[in-house]
Amino acid sequence: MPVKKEHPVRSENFEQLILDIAENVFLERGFALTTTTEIAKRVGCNQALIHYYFRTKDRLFERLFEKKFFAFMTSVSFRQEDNLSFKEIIRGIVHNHLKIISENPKLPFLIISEMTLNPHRFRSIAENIESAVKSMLIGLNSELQKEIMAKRVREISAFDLLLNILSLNLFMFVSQPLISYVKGFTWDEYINFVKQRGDEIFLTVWRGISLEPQKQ
Amino acid sequence: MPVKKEHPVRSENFEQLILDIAENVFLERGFALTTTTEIAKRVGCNQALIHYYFRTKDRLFERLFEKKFFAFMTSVSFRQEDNLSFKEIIRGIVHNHLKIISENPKLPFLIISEMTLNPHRFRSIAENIESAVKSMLIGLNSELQKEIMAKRVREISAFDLLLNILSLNLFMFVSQPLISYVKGFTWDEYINFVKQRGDEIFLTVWRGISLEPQKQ
DNA sequence: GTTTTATTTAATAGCTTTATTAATTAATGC
DNA sequence: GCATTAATTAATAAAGCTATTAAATAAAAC
Repeated sequence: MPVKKEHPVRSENFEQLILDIAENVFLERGFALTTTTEIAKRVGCNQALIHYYFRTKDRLFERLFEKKFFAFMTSVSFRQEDNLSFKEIIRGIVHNHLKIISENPKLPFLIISEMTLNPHRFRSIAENIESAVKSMLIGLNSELQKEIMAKRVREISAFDLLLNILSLNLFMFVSQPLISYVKGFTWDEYINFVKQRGDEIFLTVWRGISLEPQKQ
Repeated sequence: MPVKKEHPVRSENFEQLILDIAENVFLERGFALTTTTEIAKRVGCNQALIHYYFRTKDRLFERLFEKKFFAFMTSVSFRQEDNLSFKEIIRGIVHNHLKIISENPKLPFLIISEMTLNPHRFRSIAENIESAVKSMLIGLNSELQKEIMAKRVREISAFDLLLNILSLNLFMFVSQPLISYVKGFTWDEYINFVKQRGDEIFLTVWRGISLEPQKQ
């Protein structure tokens, strides 16, 4: 076992250590710019050891990416349970999504990046996950249709509504370097800005569909 | 001169040919995955010739990127002239921006990608362009404040309003592979979908700020 | 304790990529 | 036409990357 010898490092712990560190590197630099040499360096072991455990860079990446992609695709969720109003359901979706992505702020870039640069890999993974997203859309749509019927919400497809939420939320993360630059934000200031912006996003999404008179 | 010999290829024409082709490759694959070998192959010349004209891959990229970055940053523009209503100003901004980016659908990904992976280069370019964006924001803000004063629009910062528009518009392009996959779109179907979505985006942006009663 | 198995490393083969160099071909000036 | 300059190519050095191999070390089994 490399690096620390205090506790008996079992194979699976070490494998996990590599996975954790590799995840960070991939999130920072994407697949193409990440090298097994860099991963090994950060783990503190020989580069060959990365290949001993995962054989290829591709297999290592796919182990991580599939999990990450699933997390990304299921980051939009809503609770129908507590007989919340539709407004509160939407508020919950927006803020919950923002919170989950805030814990993985670099994930949106990685997803978009790999999706664009390696559509083949992406497609083979997407198949497994499609249904989770579609069932979420069906749930959202059934709530939405009730509201539209009751004339409390304007005509809009569940897909468009979802796109509104995803666009407004995710853009905050993929454009972080630009916004931070323009505003001169440190990382912490940026995170804080995202939090504030959550209210603004909810307001935009909700007013964008609501037919009820808005208190200004 | 390589490839076609029909017309006398002067140095500058050829330089431009390389630039045009390199632009496509960079837009498709980003800086890291683009090779001068691939560019030369598409141009139809020897790989060394790319270096003869531009010395390094980096210099070639920067020549293109600066222009592209400027186009990206100034893609949001608005005409104050024709004494349009604020609603029409916003509609114009949304649709015009969407139109310009539609002509460069791969540009948002390249910008975000390079911004994230090479913040150093990005910063050195951003400095020259910041003022253009800020003056646009000032113009928008002066119109916006008038509306807020008149209670026709709710309190919102010009920056948040701009973010709303950019988020909703640009997400359509960076998430194209995902949306096309989920919806089973061909490229043409996708472009068509973006067009339709323009109305939805304007509606969301406008209702998101307007205090006037909305016809449902 | 010795054998067997698992883990780790050093070394390196085999690619790919950028960039340079020296030689070749084409264009231009006189 | 001949000399000079520009454009183009083939060849390759240098560097970095992945993946493999063979040898060394540690752990486990008995």
